[in-house]
Amino acid sequence: MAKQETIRATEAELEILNILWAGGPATVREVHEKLALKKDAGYTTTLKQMQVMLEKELLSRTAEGKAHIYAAIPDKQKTQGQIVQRMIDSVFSGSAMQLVMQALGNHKPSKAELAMIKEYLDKKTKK
Amino acid sequence: MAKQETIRATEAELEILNILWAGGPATVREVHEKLALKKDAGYTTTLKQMQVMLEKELLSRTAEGKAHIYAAIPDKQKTQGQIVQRMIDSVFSGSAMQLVMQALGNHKPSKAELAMIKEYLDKKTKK
DNA sequence: ATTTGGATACGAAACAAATCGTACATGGCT
DNA sequence: AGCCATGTACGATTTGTTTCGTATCCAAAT
Repeated sequence: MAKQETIRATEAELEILNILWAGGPATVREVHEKLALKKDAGYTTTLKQMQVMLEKELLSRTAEGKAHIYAAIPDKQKTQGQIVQRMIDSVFSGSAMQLVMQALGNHKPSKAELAMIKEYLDKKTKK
Repeated sequence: MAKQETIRATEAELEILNILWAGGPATVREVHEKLALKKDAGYTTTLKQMQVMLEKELLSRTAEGKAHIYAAIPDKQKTQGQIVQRMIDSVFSGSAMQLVMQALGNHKPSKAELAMIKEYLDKKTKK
């Protein structure tokens, strides 16, 4: 199995990755506009951020006229998995279950959601 | 209801909080020794860390002879909840279920763990 | 009284992340 | 050609975190 790169995205970088994961490749301006809905920073800040991410190989880009189009490189699932793992280690002393309990307890899941999890667990325990 | 302070513990701070949550109030030396099992840093580093945390009101302390005994101020459950919430917002676009699934899918929980979660869900759905 | 071991206090350096100002490039109008 | 709008490049600053060296304090043993 290929060696698993450890992705070290900061919170701000994660926000950008999320936008690209959700909407597909985009220009800096597009990303910046979506970002501006949640937080408030200058355009060049977002630009710089994305340039740094390019450097770190979190993003790739292609030229399109005078602008650049950026795309997320890391896989969404895999990245989320790593972050969850890191949180489990550092916040829950290695117990994934505690994290799950915390998330469930906090969030008051709907009946449908609970059913979904149960079904998932059933499948898993049967195997 | 009192306004909920947003606790902003860094990763290193969290490690210390975890030790204090697990073992109760302790001296710098005690904390440092437990910390040293996992990572490797000087004593004064841990000391300074804890002093900063005192400053930030993450820790309190009382004098005991010539040493100080430190205790965690923030509540464990609440803090964990906030961190999980932040992760749900920033990494999972607000979906707690996605986080749960990710954690379960990733971690291959043991039978005992699965049983425990199921029991928890049962209790929850019955109510 | 002096030494010594274990403790705290404090400041500064080494890093890292985020923000932004300013300069420069380029395509499209006029 | 010259101007303007919209881009990118890049350096510098600010802010926060982590690490650690050195000074100092104090109680107990000698």
